[in-house]
Amino acid sequence: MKIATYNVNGVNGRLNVLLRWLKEAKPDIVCLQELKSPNIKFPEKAIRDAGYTGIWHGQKSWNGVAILSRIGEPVEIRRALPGDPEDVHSRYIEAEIKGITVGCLYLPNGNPAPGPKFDYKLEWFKRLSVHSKKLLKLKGPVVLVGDYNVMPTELDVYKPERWLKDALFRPEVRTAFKKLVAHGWTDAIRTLYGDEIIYTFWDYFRNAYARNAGLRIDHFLLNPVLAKRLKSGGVDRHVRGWEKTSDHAPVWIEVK
DNA sequence: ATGACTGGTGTGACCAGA
Repeated sequence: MKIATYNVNGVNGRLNVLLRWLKEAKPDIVCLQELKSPNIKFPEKAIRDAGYTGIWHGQKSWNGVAILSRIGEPVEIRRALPGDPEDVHSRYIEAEIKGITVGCLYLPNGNPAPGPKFDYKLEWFKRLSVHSKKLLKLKGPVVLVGDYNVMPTELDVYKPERWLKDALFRPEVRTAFKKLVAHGWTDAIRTLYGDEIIYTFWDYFRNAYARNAGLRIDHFLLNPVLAKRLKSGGVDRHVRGWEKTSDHAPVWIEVK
């Protein structure tokens, strides 16, 4: 079974890219982030015609997450991270598909840091951490996947020294990620690639893709049951080179 | 170090992204 995550950066603006990639990569389950679309404008028909059913938690202009499947309809479990009823950002959706619990997330960027946006990021991280402990109590396979907006280590950023004060790389968020993983998750891509450099994002600025000035910020965290079933994984980096493409590339894993 | 791109919104001397 192939599970993928893709920060599309506008599901309507990128629809052709998304459909082209779905057709080519044929993932069974897909988590999308940054829909930048209200629920009513989600391109349901085009995605259904491509062979996928789905659930989505949209929002006008910003954020927005979705879970798509071609192996059976996702059964929604929740569409917000618990812990803050005042939080109006659409950044989390969770479903069960064929016995697998899938949490799809879009963690806040947090810049500029320090400041209220960075505080919000750290708060969101705390809520994720609390919720993730509940997910780890489940007996079945669980994946917590999406755009974490964190480079976990220096290996995951092309020029670490330039990013030290950035909200994606500050010690607080790296620590938060490390602690989250330490609860019992497996960072699937890092586990598969060892010390190899593998990026999932390249800025639109400064010709970053051609220079391979990338970041690894899209992550798959697997619970122990699913980690044992991990076969392979990768980044469809060529998709980042397409016309009108997102600044992220799709990332995927294969599990038994 | 800075400024460079992009989608969405709606026509902004915009906002937000990472």
